[in-house]
Amino acid sequence: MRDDLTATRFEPAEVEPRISERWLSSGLWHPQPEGDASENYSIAIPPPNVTGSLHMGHALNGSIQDALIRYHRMKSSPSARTKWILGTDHAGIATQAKVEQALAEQGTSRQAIGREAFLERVWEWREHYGGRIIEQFKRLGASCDYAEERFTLDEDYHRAVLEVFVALYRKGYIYRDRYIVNWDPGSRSAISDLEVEEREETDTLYSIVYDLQGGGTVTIATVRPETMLADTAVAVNPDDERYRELVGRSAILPLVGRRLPVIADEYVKSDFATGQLKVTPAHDPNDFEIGIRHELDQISVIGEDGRMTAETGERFAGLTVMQAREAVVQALEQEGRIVAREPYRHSVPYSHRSGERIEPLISLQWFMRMDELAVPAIAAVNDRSVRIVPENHRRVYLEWMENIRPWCISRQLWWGHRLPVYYCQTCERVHVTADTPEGCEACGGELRQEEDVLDTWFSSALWPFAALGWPADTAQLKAFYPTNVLSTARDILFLWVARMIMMGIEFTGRPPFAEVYIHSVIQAPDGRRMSKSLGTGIDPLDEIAAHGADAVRFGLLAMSSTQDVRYSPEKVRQGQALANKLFNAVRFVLGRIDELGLSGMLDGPVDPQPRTVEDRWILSRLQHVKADTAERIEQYDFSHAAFGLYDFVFAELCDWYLEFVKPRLANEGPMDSEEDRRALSATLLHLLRETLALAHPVIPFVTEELWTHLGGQGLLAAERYPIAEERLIDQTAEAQLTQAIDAITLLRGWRDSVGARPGLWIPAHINAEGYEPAMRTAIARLARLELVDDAPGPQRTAAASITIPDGVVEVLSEEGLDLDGARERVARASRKLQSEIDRVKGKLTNQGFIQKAPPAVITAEEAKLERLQSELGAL
RNA sequence: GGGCGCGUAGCUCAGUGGGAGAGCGCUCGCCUCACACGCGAGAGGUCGCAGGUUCGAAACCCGCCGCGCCCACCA
Repeated sequence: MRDDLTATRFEPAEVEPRISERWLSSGLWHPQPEGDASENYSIAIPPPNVTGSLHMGHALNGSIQDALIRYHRMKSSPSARTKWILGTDHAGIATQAKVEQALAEQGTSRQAIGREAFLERVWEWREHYGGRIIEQFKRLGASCDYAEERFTLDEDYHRAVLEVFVALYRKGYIYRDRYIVNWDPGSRSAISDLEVEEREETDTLYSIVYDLQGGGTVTIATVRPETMLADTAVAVNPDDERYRELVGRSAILPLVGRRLPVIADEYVKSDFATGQLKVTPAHDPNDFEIGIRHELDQISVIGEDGRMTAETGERFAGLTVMQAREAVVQALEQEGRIVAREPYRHSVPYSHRSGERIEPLISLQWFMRMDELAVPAIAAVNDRSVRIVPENHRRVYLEWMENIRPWCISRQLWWGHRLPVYYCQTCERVHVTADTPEGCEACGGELRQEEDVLDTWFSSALWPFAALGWPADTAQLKAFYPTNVLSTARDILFLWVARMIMMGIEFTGRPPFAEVYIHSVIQAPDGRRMSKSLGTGIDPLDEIAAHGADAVRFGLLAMSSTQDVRYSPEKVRQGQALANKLFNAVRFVLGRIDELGLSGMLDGPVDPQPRTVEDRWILSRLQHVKADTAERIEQYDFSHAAFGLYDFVFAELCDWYLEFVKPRLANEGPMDSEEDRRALSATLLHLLRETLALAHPVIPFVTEELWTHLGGQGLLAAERYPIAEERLIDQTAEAQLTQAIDAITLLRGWRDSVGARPGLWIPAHINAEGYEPAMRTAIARLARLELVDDAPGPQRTAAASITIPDGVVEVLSEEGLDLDGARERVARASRKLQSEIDRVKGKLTNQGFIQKAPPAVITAEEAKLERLQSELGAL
């Protein structure tokens, strides 16, 4: 036996780096851009944040995508190319925040060092830490095209972003506007609606009395008293008879003294509080809309730093919003204007980026109208040219797309794609162009570029084609665009997936992928969200170190489903056990082939040569698992694909088949000619090679390693393996083996019940003509029976008899057996049989059943009754 | 407020019209010449509750209870 197969366990830590090295140096992951996309297979990875490190979501999606990529690479025709498009995302806010934090620790800030120096620092930072997550993907075994790594801020990519911006601007989709936006005081930038997270909170709802000019009062309710300083109206519902005569009059804003018109607007709910509403257009999205309808002034009192502005006077200026709230309440109280306060539960917007509370502010920003782009993107999903799997996400997508709103695309950051917009300092003309202009076209005046950068998702939306070199008409684009599938979690369905579909159709005329697979979100084992801050995170790299990459990949695929799932360490251990089992099965078979002096067979191809029923059976079972695995992978049912492999290897291959053939391998059976041994060795080698190839997409490392031991010349990963072929099922063999397995299991159970020591060979006669002689021998051996050829005659009676399917085993000696122990077992078995018989009888005497059930079902029940009764009789 | 989904063995989950399953855990027995990260044999479930459809329901329909997620501008 080879030296490296003397260990009894598969050692991932020793094997994985070696195999990784072979894969990476093979060039296999880096296909030449040949052929066209209809024959080739490609996946664009969701580009991880350049600052990030591998978390469970990456590990799961990496396992999924790699299983798909490896599966298709192996099953495709020799001329087809398979490519997993790789890259990282510059992740504007996240990356900038990290570098700003580093600067703060050094006692400086981006403002202090300036834009240019700051960007240099970010690039340095990226050089230093940016490659980490890519290295982590390698450890997972992900067969990405590492030779073509992209970055969403690369020069080429930047060019694509500019072209898209300019084109959309010229179409009139992109425009600049003063509008109320979600202002994130944490990152000092506007953010999009999708980056806002609502949290339920309990605040105080204050009721505040405003005087009316000419006498009388109104009472408004608010959870944000500080914003009253920016009130520019009081509103009531036009149908509210109570207040009809108030409309057109004026209220006096307390503390400020401003005159506020009382207006009528449908937005106001008469049944909420008093039905009188303060209107603050500059600090509330709804009030903003009311303000537009009634041409109200927009007075801002909160600045971009989240503090009260100078206009609020020395009493409030500079206070944080929360401080201002207290101060305003106190001031109002002194005037006796607060007439009620009650706890109030409502949702409060927070920034998904910085975690800080959103301040709705009026701000000059760039927006993108989405409704025109949405039309073909809706159609693509409706007509299934983009298929969303599982289907129930279709509606979610469609509903969002049908109600799509303008997207605020500008960010007040420095790290990102700076808008290709140039303002003339002389004539105020605005130039939008992908090529940096020299001066103003109209007046030759000096130009200043827009300070803002684009939302990171704007550039990510171009990923599948920009990563392949668009707008240039590259060979990569021809070969790999559109991609086949996009695999992702559902949290970025709108943020990213929907926008990719829109941009892909707009700029390439085709959706960027044919299918979208939405995978599970993995939660902590206790059901909470996996997060570092909660301390619930599990690091996939720790898991890989402890159990091996194959185990983690198997485990993640096994636990994945169409819902969220809890992380299940047991499934990872199952994967580890599978790798180990394969390792030992190969070790065992190679050892025997070696002992038989047949090691030479490893050097060439082998065809299976079934000689016995069990040979035909295992080859038939292999057909099942091959077809099932292919079907499951193609349907994104990774869990069943993984478990199917596990069950085949453990139960069918190892527990049964290898146990069946052991005597033949040990030269003990009747099949002991040279030719028989060669045939069996060929069958075993074929079986193992097929099994390795089949399991490779799920557990690539161990299968690649063992492939070499089994004589594989090149890489298993490079093998063309037509997985999905027609099923060649041997029903006769399957029926015979099912019967034999049932018989052995029954006999072992009986042994256990009579307290037979495992080492005891019990003399017995198998009285079952339906079984082939060789099969009777095998049954006897696996049940530890010493076969006695002559049946017990009249002069010799059996000590016990055990019913097996289609026969009886007669035990000829009670030595070492406690036959009383079998009684309870028999009693239990007959109770069970009797209750089943009763149930089937009940069915068959039910007139409704007889008259309405399909005849086939009735026949089956009748046959079952007969079988049960004969089994009971035999007991 | 709207939508989606879940509730099956102690745990994590599969099963979606005709015999309740897997892994782990548990019990008993085995270092049986590949594997003790192993092998053999077992125990364990009113399939959330209540109704309905059906000859037949864990599965299909209605309601309820519990849990999760997404979307949504009512101070």
